[in-house]
Amino acid sequence: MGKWDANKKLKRDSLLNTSLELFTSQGINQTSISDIVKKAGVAKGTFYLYFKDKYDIRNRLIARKSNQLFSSAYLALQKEHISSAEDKVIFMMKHILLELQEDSKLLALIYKDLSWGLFKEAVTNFSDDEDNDFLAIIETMFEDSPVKYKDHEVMMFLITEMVSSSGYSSIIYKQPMALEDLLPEMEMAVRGIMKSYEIH
Amino acid sequence: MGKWDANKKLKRDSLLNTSLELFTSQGINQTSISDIVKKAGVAKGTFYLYFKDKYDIRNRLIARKSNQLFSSAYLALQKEHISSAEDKVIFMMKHILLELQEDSKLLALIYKDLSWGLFKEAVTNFSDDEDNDFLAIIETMFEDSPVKYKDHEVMMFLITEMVSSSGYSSIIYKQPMALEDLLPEMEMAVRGIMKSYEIH
Amino acid sequence: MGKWDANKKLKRDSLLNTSLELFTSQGINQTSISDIVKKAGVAKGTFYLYFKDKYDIRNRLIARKSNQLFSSAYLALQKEHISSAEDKVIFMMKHILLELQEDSKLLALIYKDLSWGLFKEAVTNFSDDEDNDFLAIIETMFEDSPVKYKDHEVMMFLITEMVSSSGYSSIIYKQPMALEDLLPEMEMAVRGIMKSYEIH
Amino acid sequence: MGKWDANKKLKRDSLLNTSLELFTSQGINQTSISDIVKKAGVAKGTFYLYFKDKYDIRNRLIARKSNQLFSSAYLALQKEHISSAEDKVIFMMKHILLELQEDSKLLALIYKDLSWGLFKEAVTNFSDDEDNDFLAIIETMFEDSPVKYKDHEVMMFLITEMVSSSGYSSIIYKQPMALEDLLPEMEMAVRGIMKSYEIH
DNA sequence: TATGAATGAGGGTTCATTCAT
DNA sequence: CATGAATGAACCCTCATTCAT
Repeated sequence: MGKWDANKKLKRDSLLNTSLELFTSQGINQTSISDIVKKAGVAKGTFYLYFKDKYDIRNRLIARKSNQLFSSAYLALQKEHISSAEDKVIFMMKHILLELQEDSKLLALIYKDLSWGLFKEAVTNFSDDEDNDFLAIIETMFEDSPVKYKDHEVMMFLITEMVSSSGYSSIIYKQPMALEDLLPEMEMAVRGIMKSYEIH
Repeated sequence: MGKWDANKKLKRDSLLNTSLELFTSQGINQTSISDIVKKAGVAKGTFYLYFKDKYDIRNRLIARKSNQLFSSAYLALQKEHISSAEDKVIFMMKHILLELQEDSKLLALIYKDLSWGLFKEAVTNFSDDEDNDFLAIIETMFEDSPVKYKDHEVMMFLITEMVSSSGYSSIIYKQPMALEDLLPEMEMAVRGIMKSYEIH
Repeated sequence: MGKWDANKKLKRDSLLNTSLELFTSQGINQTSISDIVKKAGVAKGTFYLYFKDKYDIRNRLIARKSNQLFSSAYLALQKEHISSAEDKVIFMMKHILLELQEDSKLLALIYKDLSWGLFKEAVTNFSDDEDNDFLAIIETMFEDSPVKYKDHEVMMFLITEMVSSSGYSSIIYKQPMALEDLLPEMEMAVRGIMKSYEIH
Repeated sequence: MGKWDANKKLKRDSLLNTSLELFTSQGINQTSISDIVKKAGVAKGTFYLYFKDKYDIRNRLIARKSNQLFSSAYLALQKEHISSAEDKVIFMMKHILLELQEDSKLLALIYKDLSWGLFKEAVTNFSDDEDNDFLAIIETMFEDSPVKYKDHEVMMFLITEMVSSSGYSSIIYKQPMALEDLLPEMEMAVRGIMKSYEIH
């Protein structure tokens, strides 16, 4: 990569980082492209050389950040000695939620307007090759498990929706209760779901 | 009721109905107040006599429609002869989801930007007295059940989040599958959750 | 005056007093007719039964208040034993300025957009018969004076313009200095003007 | 200067000139930003690239025009052979008033809402370096004078207030008389003031 | 590739005025 | 006389997008 290309990537990265900062601190709707380029120190026209609009940038940020969250949780998981898939899922759920609690502004960004469809598309299309692919991670986890689950993809979808949706409510609005109080409840519910999916 | 009061209600209702139509057909962000009043056939200033801004109108629509959905499901439930709380929850879940599938634009409106907090606030503050109070409905259901559940409020919160969130994904994006295929899966998950909350 | 007429006058006075309050507290441009009628407790349409617009009300307030200022100063003057016209003018100037300093919001109202022409017109057209006519007061003062002045009307005009204009600047903006420091300077200037108008 | 910089100055100047024209012909309150940009032939957004609002433009116009008036009077003064400060002040007063009489719309603009404070601020902050600094001009005049005056700054303030205020009334409303008749009176008053400030 | 001045449609909001009641 | 709901023109201002440099 020549100096020239490095410079190119510099501007692009600056726009990405600045956008994350602004989106999380003041919301995406309250952030104009003017704000972004001013803070990033590039010209307005330059923005359009790299991104279509601010929602394009948001999608890329979602992919990047989501993967980071999963990777971080997976790394932590490997340091533990947890064998059952059920416990692994619980562990990762807690790890991710606690991390999001520390960075609730990020949660607001990646959850707002986020859907399973957009999410998968984002991860598929926008993730840079350097990041881990968390879809594969999940797959491996179930392959290694002695207990088998029917439709484990759908099961994980349902669990993900429940956890993310109620976690969002809990962290952002403290509704119906704070995260620390909701976590045991979520754990019980997740185990309930997984139990009902077990193949005997 | 004088000629004026009747006229007042007419204009207000016209604005509400028009807003619902526009919000569901083109999205709330793409709907301007100009659009609303033009279609409603009233002057721009009239809008501000009745509503603070378009989000005020949206909140009132969410409350009204949510209550209607629950009421409709509850009415249908009473015509059936279902005794267990578990089956009742499953029945209402299916009823509401199938209704939303028929009116997916409405789903998009009442789900977008909707949180448990906003939802409860909306139902509490904006619901007109003529509508049924569905929070009371749920409460009664558990009181009548022979099987008891611990923390049934939290349990219902988790179920609601899972069902609405994954139902939204399924209906709007057909992700990860169409609703008819997802329903049995959701049923299994819901039963799993409720089983884990049973008090023996 | 019947009860009915009394009621009429009540609404009119309420509008006048409320306007004065709002004009002085938040400025005439920042005061809408809505504000006035809401605070006055009358209907919007009622405003137009008594006044053309808010500038109409302002003109009437200017006339009323200006006359009150002069009358008050004249009453105080009569309690002193001042013989020379020069000293009388100085006395009244100080009295009025000190009163305005206490009520600088009023000063802002009656000075802004105030011109000699509007002022005379206001006093002539809008002053209620119950108030004193200060133009006559001035006239009498010069008739009683042993020292005579040529063109004393113009002289008074020039003095009034200088005193009001620089007094306004001093009271409102403390420019070029506070009123207490400016008063001796103004006195010197006024005496200088009057000296040059003396008839020997 | 590149093609762009030239264009920039062109647009800015066009806005300034157009504003002056509209402000003087129909008043600043009756002039909307829409009016200005339409007449100037630029887009609405362009206005906000150069000015904060129309009052920002007015302040700049006041500073520019005030300086021009003083400079013009000073240039004319230098062609005469007037030695005494008193005569110099009288000469400049007349010169400026006569010029304003020719351009009474300009007078209306720079006098309305004008205060000594705003005036000094405007001259200090908004005057372009190319214009003369008339505050220095006045200072020099008194330094060169053999007759000395105490507090000549305050004296000039009082004279300025009197002259501008009564000149405005005379030119705009012909009240209490036309300028040509008022000028000798003002001269007498000014000489009276200055006499009373002389140091013997 | 990079710039940033210029655009102008469109946004939300206010408010003096009217007129049916 | 009195009301106040309704009006709709007019306001200011933002901002995504373009394009000559």
